Amino acid sequence: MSQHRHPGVPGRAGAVPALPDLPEATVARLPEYLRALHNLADTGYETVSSEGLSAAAGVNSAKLRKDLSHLGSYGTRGVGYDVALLIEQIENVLGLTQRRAVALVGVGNLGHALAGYDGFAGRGFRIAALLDADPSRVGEEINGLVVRHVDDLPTVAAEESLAIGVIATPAAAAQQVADQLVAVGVTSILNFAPCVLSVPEGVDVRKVDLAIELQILSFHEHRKASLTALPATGGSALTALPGGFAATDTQEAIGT
Amino acid sequence: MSQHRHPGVPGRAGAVPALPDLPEATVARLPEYLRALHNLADTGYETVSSEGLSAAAGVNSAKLRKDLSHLGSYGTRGVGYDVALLIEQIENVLGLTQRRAVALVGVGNLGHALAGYDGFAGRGFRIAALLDADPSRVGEEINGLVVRHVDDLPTVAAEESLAIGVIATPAAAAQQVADQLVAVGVTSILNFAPCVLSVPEGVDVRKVDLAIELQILSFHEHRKASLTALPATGGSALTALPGGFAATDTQEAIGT
DNA sequence: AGGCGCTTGTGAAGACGTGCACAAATCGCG
DNA sequence: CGCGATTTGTGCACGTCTTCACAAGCGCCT
Repeated sequence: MSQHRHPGVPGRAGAVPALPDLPEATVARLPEYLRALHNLADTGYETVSSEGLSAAAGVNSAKLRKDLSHLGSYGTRGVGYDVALLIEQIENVLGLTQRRAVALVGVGNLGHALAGYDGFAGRGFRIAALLDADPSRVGEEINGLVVRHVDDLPTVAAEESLAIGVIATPAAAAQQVADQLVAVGVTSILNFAPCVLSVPEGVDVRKVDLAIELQILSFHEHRKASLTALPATGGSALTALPGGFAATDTQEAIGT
Repeated sequence: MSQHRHPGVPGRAGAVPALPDLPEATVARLPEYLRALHNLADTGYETVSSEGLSAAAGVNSAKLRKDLSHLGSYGTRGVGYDVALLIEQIENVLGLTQRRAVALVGVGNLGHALAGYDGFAGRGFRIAALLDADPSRVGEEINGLVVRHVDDLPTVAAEESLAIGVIATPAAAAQQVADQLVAVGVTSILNFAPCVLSVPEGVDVRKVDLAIELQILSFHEHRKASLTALPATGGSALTALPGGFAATDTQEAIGT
């Protein structure tokens, strides 16, 4: 992500559609806000305060206000934010106005699950193609889509403009698939394979790894166990539970 | 995580097994190092330099050294790190020496895939139970395990000590399941449902959300498109590709 | 034994993210 | 019309994370 921005870049800045250059941490939270906003809209809310929205999204209210302030001033002091307007603005910034075509490579265990996931269509994405390297899987129909061979990628890419590639193959195949995706012009990859991908500059890769998440949890579990096993030396680590439950954030995410 | 550490806490410090109190960012990267180390070990490496390991894990070498220095000094200057020793130390810190029991709730599309995922057994975890609220799913056998009703959780927890709960239910059911998990003593939850969970203090929640990852990628895609549509005003955003490919990190995230 | 090249471990500086606390702005009511 | 209640937007301070650059340490070769 070597994206610099010169403080006072001259030229006709302002003619451009804003291009807000948001902090990465903010970008990572916007989808969460968006989901909370959709929930609120479905429940009939027309406006919402930063306090209310932040609670629904599980973050600090000051953080939420600062995040939203980066998109511009879409709130009204003393009132709150217009739900519909804010949804529109966030979708705008995230580029969800156009339905992006996703190519899913690897229709094994996980691939099947992803192909059946309705979160794709629900939020601005459309599975454009299912691909696999295993000839015995080619031709299979999943959720109305026929699995094609991964070597057909160029053909698929020619048929429609692929925006995002999802890799759900075994680790051994992932790098080769990534290369093929990059070769047909894909510049964003979501990698479910447990391995590091090498891609040229300008291509974004995000990784989702179940084992890593479990191991991080394991660490905290381990630490909690060590603490309770200890006599109460010093600070009250595990203080009495407060009356109400509080939404935790447990740092980002994924994220990284 | 409200974990303080008094600089010079007296008492019999040192009797305790170190309890390193690692930075969260470091913890999130350790599993990646661990995987890279296992790969190296399988390939016959006995030692590895920070440069080599960092390349395999897709991070900066200085970052890797600082991360490892938090665990103690397990490297040899002029030589590198002993692969086997480092694996042992990291597994130690992450608490992977004991095989932790995982309860998986929700055996729908995604739950099936997770139940069949071999990354569990591979790295210190064991699926102890499959649970679902749908009576028509109860009794089904997946991968050698029989699906039980989620209300049997207390019984399951009594049979063996559950360390981690994985929620793969629809969003509407997730909070209730989380409450049930917490009620039987689970203090670490991995949530695949697209919603925010409220849990008492002391319970860790990590979230994995496909739609969020896609939307983050969408943002970058959107931004790249805006940039290339622009004339070359100012900085060379998309510079010429360098000769070789470089491993990107794109933060974690999982977190990220 | 001594010197040389390589690699770790870390101090320091800077970038980034977070949260408090408050001024500015808006609405509703008397 | 003015006032108070409410809520946004943000300046500031603080903590965390990253990166550079280099001293300290280790092994090998002569």
